[in-house]
Amino acid sequence: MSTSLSNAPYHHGNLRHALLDAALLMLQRDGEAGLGLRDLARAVGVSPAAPYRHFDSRAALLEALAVTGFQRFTAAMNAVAASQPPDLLAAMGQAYVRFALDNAALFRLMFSPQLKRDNRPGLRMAADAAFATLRQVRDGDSASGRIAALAAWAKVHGLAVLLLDGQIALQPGEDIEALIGAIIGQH
Amino acid sequence: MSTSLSNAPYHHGNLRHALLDAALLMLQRDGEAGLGLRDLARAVGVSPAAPYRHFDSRAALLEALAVTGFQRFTAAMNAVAASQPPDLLAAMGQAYVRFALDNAALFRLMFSPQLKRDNRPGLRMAADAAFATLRQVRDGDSASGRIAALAAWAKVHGLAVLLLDGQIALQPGEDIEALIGAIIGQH
DNA sequence: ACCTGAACACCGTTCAAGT
DNA sequence: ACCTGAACACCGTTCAAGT
Repeated sequence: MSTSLSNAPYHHGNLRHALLDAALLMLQRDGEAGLGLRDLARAVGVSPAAPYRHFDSRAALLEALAVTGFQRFTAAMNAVAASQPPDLLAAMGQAYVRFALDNAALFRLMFSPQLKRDNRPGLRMAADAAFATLRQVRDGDSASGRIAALAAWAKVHGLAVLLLDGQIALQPGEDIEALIGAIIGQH
Repeated sequence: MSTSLSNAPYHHGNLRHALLDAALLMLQRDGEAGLGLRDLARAVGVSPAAPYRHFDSRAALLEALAVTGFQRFTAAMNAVAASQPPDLLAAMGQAYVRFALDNAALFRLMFSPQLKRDNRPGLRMAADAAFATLRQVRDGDSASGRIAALAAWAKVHGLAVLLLDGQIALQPGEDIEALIGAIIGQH
């Protein structure tokens, strides 16, 4: 809310940060489609051309946002692993889904087809780093370990996406955390 | 390819169909973001305002496209169930993922956050119908049946989405159908 | 080095007017 | 009833010019 009032000169590299901060707010409020570069410039109090000193295009801005999303996601995953919970897999699954629900628009952007990972090595690296911790939980060396890890990943990711889309209906009085736990418990 | 050459008068309700057909082609070629209403009108050989006689907005056109996607998906699922395969759950899972991979852009549109199902009863109904068959496989009446059904659904849907996004890497020489089967087999 | 102002080539959408 | 032509209010992006 203070971003739109600031008229200080952005001459020390802070415009990039100010743009990313404001963009995250706009993303959470209006979704990816509602995140306009001109709106963003307006919100930060700068001319429509100014963002182009810091981002090549709107897509590049979105990519930077998605990369920070993966970094936060990585941190959340590592924090769970570091806390050494009794059931690591279940705890990471819970954290995975919770992150998606708590950061809906950002999570969707991280997996948006608009940002093709093929042409964006920075995004691919950030995504790979995020899933590295997840892979270690069950992976091991055996082939069956790999399949089990992929199956667990797919289940948790699918659960996150379906909940995000409102496809899974909660039963009256049902706790969402409990539902997540029950579904993850179904090995 | 013949669509752009037609200059016949669209005066008998065929413009709506022509628009949807051309839109599906554009969607598959350029993705949702590349599907412009003016481009579409150009491709069909009609003025920029003409589509508005048949669709309230670009979003309404996308919704109609998504609804046909769910209808095709429903048909594919019902076909599998009707063929009475030995392992119904595995067969439906295979068909689910195969549909996603064979109709990537359409599948993404069906689950696009751009189309909020809350405000679009037609889309919600089409989606519910599509998943009804899937639910019957494992659902039953018991609470554990519901959880098992949701877990299977989440796993298959997550697998489809992660494959679509290129997040799951195939090992050298690995067959994708076999991978799908192995992951679905992990109950 | 970083930002402004004005422009370019587009959009989606509306509306009078044509047939 | 269905479509056209022209317009409106926007976009993302570029580029000369300012400081």
